[in-house]
Amino acid sequence: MKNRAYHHGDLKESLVEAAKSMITDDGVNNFSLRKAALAVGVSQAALYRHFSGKEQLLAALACNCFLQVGNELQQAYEHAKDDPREKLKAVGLAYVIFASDNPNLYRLMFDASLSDKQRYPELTDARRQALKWAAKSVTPIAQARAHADEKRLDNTKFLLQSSIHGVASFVIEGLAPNYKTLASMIDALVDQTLVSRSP
Amino acid sequence: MKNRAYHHGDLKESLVEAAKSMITDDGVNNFSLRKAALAVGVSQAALYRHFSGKEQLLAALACNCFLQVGNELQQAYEHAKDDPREKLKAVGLAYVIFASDNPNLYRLMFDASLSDKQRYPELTDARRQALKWAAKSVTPIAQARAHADEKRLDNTKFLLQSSIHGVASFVIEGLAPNYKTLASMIDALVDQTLVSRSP
DNA sequence: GATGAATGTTAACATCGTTAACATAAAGTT
DNA sequence: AACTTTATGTTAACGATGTTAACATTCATC
Repeated sequence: MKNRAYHHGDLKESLVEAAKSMITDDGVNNFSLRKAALAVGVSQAALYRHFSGKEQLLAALACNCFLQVGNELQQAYEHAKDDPREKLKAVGLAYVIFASDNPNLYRLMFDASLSDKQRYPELTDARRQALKWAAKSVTPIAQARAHADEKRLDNTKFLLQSSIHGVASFVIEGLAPNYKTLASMIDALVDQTLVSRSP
Repeated sequence: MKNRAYHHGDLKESLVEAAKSMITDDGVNNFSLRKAALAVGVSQAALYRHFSGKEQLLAALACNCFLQVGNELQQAYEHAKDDPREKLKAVGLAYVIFASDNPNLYRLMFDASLSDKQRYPELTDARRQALKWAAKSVTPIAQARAHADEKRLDNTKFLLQSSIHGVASFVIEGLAPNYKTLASMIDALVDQTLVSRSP
């Protein structure tokens, strides 16, 4: 049996989880490496054996969050009825619900708390994996409009996805009007704004 | 003539401008009060005569930025052809151009740690003033869909505005596909996504 | 068991936001 | 003009933070 008094055993993941909990509660601005180390029961300098610095720890946390979001979007996608508009509604709702439930994590993931995203390719990759489901849910709607124009398809998919992202962003900033439920808001977004009828 | 060796004369505004320049270049994470004080040629503690702390200085800067954005949106609105869709395209483009030209300021303005309404009511006000033009440009399009349903009008306006916001956010995060110009992207957004045809 | 790599600790450093105590300029009062 | 008050700026310090260097302990491998 290992002596866990000195060697922690799973410090890297523990630090990420501690940071996740702390940032969920208090935001990234009130997060500090020292508090995280204290929470995990380790000295201030221990984390430098696993991360090159604060930014890389935050990047790892963002990866973790994108993994979570990816799973939630996937579940929403797969559990929705087999109808393009229903899929889009389900995924969009899951997206906004995550933001609404975890605004501080959402900001970490998309805001530039980690300035040089180019320096963290695994972060870019995790994001792409997560947004894959958003892309999937948006594709049939976009295809209906792009008419086999490959370039235009990409553009339309981008516009649909960023619309959902913007709604989530405004919701957590308190800029949304009072909807009865987030679901009714997403329904309206999809039915009245994103899914245009044929001209 | 005033002795400007001791009394600066316009320290408050100078600090905001210095912060604006520094954050524009290096982002809010690399900004420090001490560097700002140095840049303005004043001691570290001088700014506490004008701001209660760092947050309030950043809030004042965000106000300044919202003022700028408001002016740019207004100009775009007023210079556009007198057609709802053209107005919307012009304002949306101005919105995205500002974000694209000043990503670090854009993030500061919409970062929730500063949008704490209770603590900075003047910031909420500045934002509303700025977004007034976005709301204005969006209203006719939304009206065409809401059919005099007041509640639905607010909702539609919100969805249209947040779509533009989301596009701007994704653009500065490098998530947009390659458009020839931002203008062509906004044109596509408005023509293909936001302005739905009659069913 | 010896040895090197991995992992953790302690102590220090520079920077930062903030405050207290003090200094000077400007404005108001007589 | 002299005095007082208010506004504004300085110096010096405090505690917190990210980071690094030097040292200690455990693990893995021969």
